[in-house]
Amino acid sequence: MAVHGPAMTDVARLAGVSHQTVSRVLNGHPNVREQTRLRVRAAIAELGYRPNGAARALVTGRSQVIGVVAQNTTLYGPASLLAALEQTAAEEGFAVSVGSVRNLDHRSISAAVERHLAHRVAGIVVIAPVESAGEALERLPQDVPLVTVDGDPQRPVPLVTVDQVAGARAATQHLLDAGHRTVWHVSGPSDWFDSAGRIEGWRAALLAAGIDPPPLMHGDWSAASGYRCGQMLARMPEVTAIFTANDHLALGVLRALHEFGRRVPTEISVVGFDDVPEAAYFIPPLTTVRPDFDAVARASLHMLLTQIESGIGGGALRQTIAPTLVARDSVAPPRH
Amino acid sequence: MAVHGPAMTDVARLAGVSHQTVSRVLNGHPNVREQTRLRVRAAIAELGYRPNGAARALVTGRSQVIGVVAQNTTLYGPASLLAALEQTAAEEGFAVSVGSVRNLDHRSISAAVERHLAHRVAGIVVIAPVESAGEALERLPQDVPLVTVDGDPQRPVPLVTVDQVAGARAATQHLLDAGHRTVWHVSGPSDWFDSAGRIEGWRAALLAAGIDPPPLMHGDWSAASGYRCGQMLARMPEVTAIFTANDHLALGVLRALHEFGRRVPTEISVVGFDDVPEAAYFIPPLTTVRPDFDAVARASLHMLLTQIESGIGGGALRQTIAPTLVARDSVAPPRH
DNA sequence: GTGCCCTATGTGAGCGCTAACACTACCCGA
DNA sequence: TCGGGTAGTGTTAGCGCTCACATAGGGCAC
Repeated sequence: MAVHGPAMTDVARLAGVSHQTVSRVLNGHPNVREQTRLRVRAAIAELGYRPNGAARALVTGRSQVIGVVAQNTTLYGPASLLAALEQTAAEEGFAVSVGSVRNLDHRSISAAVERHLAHRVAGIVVIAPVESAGEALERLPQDVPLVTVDGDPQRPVPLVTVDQVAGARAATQHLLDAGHRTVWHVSGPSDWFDSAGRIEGWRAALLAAGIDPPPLMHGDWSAASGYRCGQMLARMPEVTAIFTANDHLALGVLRALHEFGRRVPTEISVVGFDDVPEAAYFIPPLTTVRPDFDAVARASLHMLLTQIESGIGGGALRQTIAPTLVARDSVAPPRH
Repeated sequence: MAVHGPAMTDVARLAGVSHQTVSRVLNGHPNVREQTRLRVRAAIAELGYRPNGAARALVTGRSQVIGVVAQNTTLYGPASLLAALEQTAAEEGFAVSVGSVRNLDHRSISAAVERHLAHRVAGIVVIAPVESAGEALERLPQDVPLVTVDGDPQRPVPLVTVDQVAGARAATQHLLDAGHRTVWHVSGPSDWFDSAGRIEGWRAALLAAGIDPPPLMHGDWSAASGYRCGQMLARMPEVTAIFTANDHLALGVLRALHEFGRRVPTEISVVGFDDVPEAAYFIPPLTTVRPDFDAVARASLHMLLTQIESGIGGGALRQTIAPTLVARDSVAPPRH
């Protein structure tokens, strides 16, 4: 169907050089006379020549493509990460191939990775925030450049991650600093490392202040589960401060509190996590923790490129990006 | 670095056949004895053989990859579309390569398409909701299977789109049915076709009811702009019903109304568009219009595959997916 | 001038696969 | 008995590129 475009030999013929010289120009090889280079460039432009990535990939054994394995790219975090990754990769001359996956279990991840390997991607980024993903990664071929994002801190796999613990500690501390006696926590799904880290940070901040952490409320990232937890918290008069594991949970909590007539922040303060673009327009505007997705993307891509260029095992194995607290109107001192 | 895995000839040797027979097994060619097929399969499994997509792409002139060009994959609509597209493509054995783009102008789109073409993608899906994208598409190579999503209904390019007009008409009609005299509209950015379609539907519903449409409020999809428009609308006592071009605008409007003490839905009714997962947890739960992103993805991929398989020009050129109204609590009859 | 290195370029092989065709059995009807 | 299909398999030739090497022409030291 598609008429095949010009190949390197066509360019070479037009420029009056060998195909190899064209290749050299294309790959920025130094030993080419300036005049020749210009002639080749002109021929390329004239013919509208476009190098064939497949042929290059065949001979070099690797394409200029990075595979990304992610679960739910509709969620704000993963979507932002994916977008940032794609931007950064494009700047480095790499394309990004997504392989999203319904479940982050061993089989699904392996399958997604296999699909990427079939296309001979240069490297793989796995957004693997879940326990079960970890084991899949250990069984993967050892010779493929691979970086995990938000993965298991315990595993010996290159990892870039948002400092969940620090973020959660900051959020909790912010509430304590406002004068609250204790802080309740609505968590994300228990198998996510993000959840675990945020729980840990919350707990650490309380313990550091000599406070015994109150019972944990389990959510699943969704506003719906935040709402359910909020309905319980709203009926407990002793609750004055809530830290939720993400902004959508916070939205659900806010809605429940509103229904029960508990005013935010005068009666109850709330802090979220993620800083979704709408967080500033919740009722009231939500104080939250903002992870730097761009920085995570840059760091993980950089780590991957290091592996690609200098062999597996080169470069850092672990990098942590600190999030920042964004103070808005959902926090106030408790009434006495 | 990466040790090259086994090639087709290795499998062939182990199975005691020629590489061509292996190829036939891999591609489901009929004329292979069942026994041979099993032997080859066993050899493939034993060696952990994985076909080399680059080699195949080189010889067939096309890889099993579909390129997607999109602008802001962080927005809910595009993100959902991308995810659905990826799912559907995976089921058909295609990988998806994203090429996101900062601006949807001529140059950026062309560049993104070029990048995809360099990798010899089988086809391209352009999520091109913006005016300026249209011209870029016309200058593209004619021999590449291409489908646009949410693009310009005027252009002679294969197009799958959500029926924005019908959705907006339904939303507006829903408010009129509740007894409102008129409906105000907060629109999206004026260069998006989605915006244009939603404005058109809103206007059509009003005109059909013999109502002169009130002035349009221009937003930009963000909650922030919804908030600004909401601040104006909140001060106008005659406003009793608002239809916003998406849910985030609605969130901003709700917040503004809340600040001005205008109650929703008792004083003012609000309807959004998109049905983001959190919409049910706004204060109050938002009545909105839900586009079927999965259906859009399926339709566009199907259209693309038809082109790929049966040549450009085969199959339908235009498909429209009807959205559905989701009624929640943000609509009530006006007070008299 | 001879030998040597350095730069600029060309030549040939081959990456792993598919497409086209060649070939071998074997079966069937005339 | 033989031509001619048909199923199953092998052989060969590239796809467009990069890599390793070969080659040619200077410049420079001796």
